[in-house]
Amino acid sequence: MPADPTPTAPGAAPAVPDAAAVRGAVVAWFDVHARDLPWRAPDRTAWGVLVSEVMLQQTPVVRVEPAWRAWMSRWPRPADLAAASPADVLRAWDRLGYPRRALRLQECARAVVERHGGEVPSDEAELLALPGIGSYTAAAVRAFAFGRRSVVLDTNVRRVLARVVEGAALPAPTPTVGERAAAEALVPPDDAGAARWAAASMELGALVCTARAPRCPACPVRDLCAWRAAGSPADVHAPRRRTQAWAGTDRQVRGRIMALLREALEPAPASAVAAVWPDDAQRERCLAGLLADGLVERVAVERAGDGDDAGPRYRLPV
DNA sequence: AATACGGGGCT
DNA sequence: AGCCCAGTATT
Repeated sequence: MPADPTPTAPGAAPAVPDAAAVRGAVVAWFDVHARDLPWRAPDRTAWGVLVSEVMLQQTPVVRVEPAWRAWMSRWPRPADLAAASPADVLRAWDRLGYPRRALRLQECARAVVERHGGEVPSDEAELLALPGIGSYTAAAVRAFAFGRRSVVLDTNVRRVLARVVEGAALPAPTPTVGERAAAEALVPPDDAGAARWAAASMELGALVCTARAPRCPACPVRDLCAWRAAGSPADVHAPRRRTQAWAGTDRQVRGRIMALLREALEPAPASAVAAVWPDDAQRERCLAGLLADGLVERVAVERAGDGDDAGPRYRLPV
């Protein structure tokens, strides 16, 4: 006999078989298996948590960890980052990817200084209003930096819920209203419990309930999992759009130009930029995009006819 | 709802 | 070669 006889409204998200059992098992597992990450250390700051969350937007933990340590050592407080040169910020960001995040993180630091006296706010709406902070990061900072209740729904949690609750191999490409309601229903009512659940459910998705080869035998909720009960069926969603090949894309070209300018000691002449990509039209398009994004700066030409390198020069924004 | 946006490691 | 990674902003 089912443990939960509560009737489900038509169209509502499927009820969790036993929310308390799921939460208890996952949190207990987390108490034993949580990774020892620096942004979880007792001496972490709210700013450190925010920095880690921005770095972790689409960049794996293993690559973020050393970058985060160096970054926090150099710019421990929002005011420190706010006062830095964007060029230094972009160089420190190095190859974490999506360098616009670095620019936004600095804008965020400046906004924290100007709007909040240099202290990271704990209010969700105020967090959401900061540059580079979206719904996930706002919820994560609230939970992990301030221990407050929030619905943290990242790719890991979405996958765990898709499997345990819905019995699907993978979540839908974009979150649905019902999915958010199901996530909300699983979050404990109290601040401490909710924050613990957020960290634990994310960790389970990262270490056990992984996208590729889930380690179901090691899972604390293997006997409560709807997906496993159904025989671990394959993904039912339409095949993802064929991912754009990396070679030859604007993203690759932009990345090469940024790599060139990160390493350049002086503003680079157009000939140096041309050397990183042969297709003139594509290179110019990408350069224009980087200028528009504020990732690259054009330096005024001081004198004409200065040999082969006459013409505009480019550098990271000062 | 779709797209653009880095970069690297794994299968 | 394709997939995945603690997403966000813009169209």
